[in-house]
Amino acid sequence: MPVTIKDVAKRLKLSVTTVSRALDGYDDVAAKTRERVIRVASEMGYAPSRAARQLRRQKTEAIGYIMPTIKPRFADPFFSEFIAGIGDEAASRNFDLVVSLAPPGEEAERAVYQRWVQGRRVDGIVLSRMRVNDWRVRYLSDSKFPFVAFGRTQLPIDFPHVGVDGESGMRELVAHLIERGHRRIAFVSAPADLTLQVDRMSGYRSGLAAGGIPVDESLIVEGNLTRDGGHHAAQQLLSLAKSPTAIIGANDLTAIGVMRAAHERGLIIGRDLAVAGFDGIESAEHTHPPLTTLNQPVYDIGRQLIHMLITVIEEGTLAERQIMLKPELLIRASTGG
Amino acid sequence: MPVTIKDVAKRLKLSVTTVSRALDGYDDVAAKTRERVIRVASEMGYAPSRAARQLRRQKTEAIGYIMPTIKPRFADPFFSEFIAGIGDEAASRNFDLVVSLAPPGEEAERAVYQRWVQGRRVDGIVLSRMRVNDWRVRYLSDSKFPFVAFGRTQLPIDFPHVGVDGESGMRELVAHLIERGHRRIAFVSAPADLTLQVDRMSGYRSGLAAGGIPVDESLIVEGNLTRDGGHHAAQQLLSLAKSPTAIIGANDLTAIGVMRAAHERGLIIGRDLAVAGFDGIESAEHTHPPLTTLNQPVYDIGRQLIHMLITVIEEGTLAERQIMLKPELLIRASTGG
DNA sequence: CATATTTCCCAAATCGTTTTGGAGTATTAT
DNA sequence: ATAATACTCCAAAACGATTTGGGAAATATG
Repeated sequence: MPVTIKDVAKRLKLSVTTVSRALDGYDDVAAKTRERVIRVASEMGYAPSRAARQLRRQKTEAIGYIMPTIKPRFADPFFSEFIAGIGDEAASRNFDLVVSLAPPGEEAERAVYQRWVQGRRVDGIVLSRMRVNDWRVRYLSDSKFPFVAFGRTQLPIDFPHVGVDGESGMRELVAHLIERGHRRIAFVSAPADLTLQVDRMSGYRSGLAAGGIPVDESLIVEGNLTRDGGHHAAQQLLSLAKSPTAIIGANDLTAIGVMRAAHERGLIIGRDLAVAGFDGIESAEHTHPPLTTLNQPVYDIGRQLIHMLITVIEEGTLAERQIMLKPELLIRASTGG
Repeated sequence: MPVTIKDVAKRLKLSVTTVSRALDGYDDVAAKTRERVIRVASEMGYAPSRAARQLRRQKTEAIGYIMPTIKPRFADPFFSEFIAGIGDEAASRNFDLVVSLAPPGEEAERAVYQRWVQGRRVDGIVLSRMRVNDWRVRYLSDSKFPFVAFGRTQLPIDFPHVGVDGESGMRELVAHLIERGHRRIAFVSAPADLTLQVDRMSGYRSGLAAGGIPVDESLIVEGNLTRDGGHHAAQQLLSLAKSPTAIIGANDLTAIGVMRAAHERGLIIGRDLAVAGFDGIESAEHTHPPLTTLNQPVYDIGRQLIHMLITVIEEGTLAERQIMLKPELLIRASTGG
């Protein structure tokens, strides 16, 4: 049984009040007493009970993140980057990070959010992989629960978030490919309910338009942001009668799957086929050849989001509520660079 | 302000006791009453305060994991796999997963562990990346705090863990390379204080011995489990007068860095140089050429560990305390397969 | 009919903190 | 010397649940 504040008080022949106040740095306890308290408390290995403190203070000093992941596993390095970012920043502010996993859109997901919000499990929540019509935003906003998000929605709700301009990024990428001489540029998309899909797709389309190339719908096939999805889609694209000379993946994982399918057909990437992705995950540097991609600083965005969230939690308000970043086009050998 | 059990009781004109017991499924409340309670409680959106419940029950229904990661970021897909495993299993048992990050071995790390243990922040802790002389094991064991680990230590302390036999795995891998005709087989190691390093290194040595090949110490260079570490080490190895024909990385990330260095020198992997890793991360399937590796089922090990941990927490004891798995040698094109 | 046994409910104590509202002393000002 | 002003400290009341130990009413038993 761990040592409580009462044990410390008894040992010091002081009241728990004084011990508590000494430890919390109030100035109504004599310097000498405070010293004694601090020394003895640490000698006894005292640390306040989180539960008791939370109950009394009505806050948890914890922030929550629910990974929108499909069972039975996920493996997108995007998430490790992101968790590293939010985890580092949270830790440095002495907040705990509580994570759970739930399949997006289903009942289970709703249950976790509700448990955390109603049960006051965390002080705030971080959202990612936003959907165009995202019930999480409606729910948290209705509940007046502090939250921030990586990405936007199409709801008429104003909330703090950091976004990456997928549209302009894609436009730039398409321009790059056109400039390299490509005319048949395919796109392996993400699930249609994701905001990132809407943005990136529209960038793809407007990029083609800007280059005077009509959109060929047969060159757009749906993936699911995984390697296998990209692999699958590419097989389909590459067996087309008029197959594409360039394929863009909605994210890097997709692009890596595309590269694999191309390899299997004996195509030399960068020469026979251009491939590009979106995200800038580290392993995209190490594919063969290295993958052209649109880099987004996921780690830093994570930190930034936590910073914003803690401000909202502590101040109740936030100056700069919406931040829009431009992804950086990294041209590498996979597009013949 | 969220709805408390008192609000529910008042609305129902019942005592909080009865509401609490009805919700908790005690049989000393009339079926009809229970129904009413459940209905109204859910109508009002009541969920018990975690903090209050924790305080009273003296347990948190949360388990902790502290990623041993070097600032300012980490990117080993190993961790996403692992978190997915422990997260999924924890979620399915209705436990929360609390994560933090701390640089291994430093004061900050100790501080987090102490806060969690003394502050009764979590009911149990999962350890990974074990060190041969791991203070965490001593500390948790001394504190009689429930924990499980992925990997062993060399301390004379008995604790529940799942291990992967890195030694026999490496031996098998070395045998495979020797059989392919390699005689100059290099090893890019991990930091020396890690158990996995001791195991894998000793498998490397005994594998060579079994093949009648004397160990050439110049072919052993230290890495740090990252791509850059592998890249660096390989540059050194490949500029040796008598450079190796095969390089084994202590993990897949290292091996991927090695491949990159080889590419840069114009070597064709699988023909001019064999490369192999350890871990079986997903991106090892997608390198060019695909990477030979020793696969360990990280996701399943994570689930298994949580299962063990929750058993320890709830029953106080555990039948099968030590589990040793054999890694599976996946021979792919990077070793000329 | 009197007594035992269920059945169903509740008041109060408890978990370990923080916070509120003083209450004694000692010091300073008048 | 007295009043005013610090300094220090503390008892008791929260916070929101769960659990203990009954108690009253309804039902069963002899």
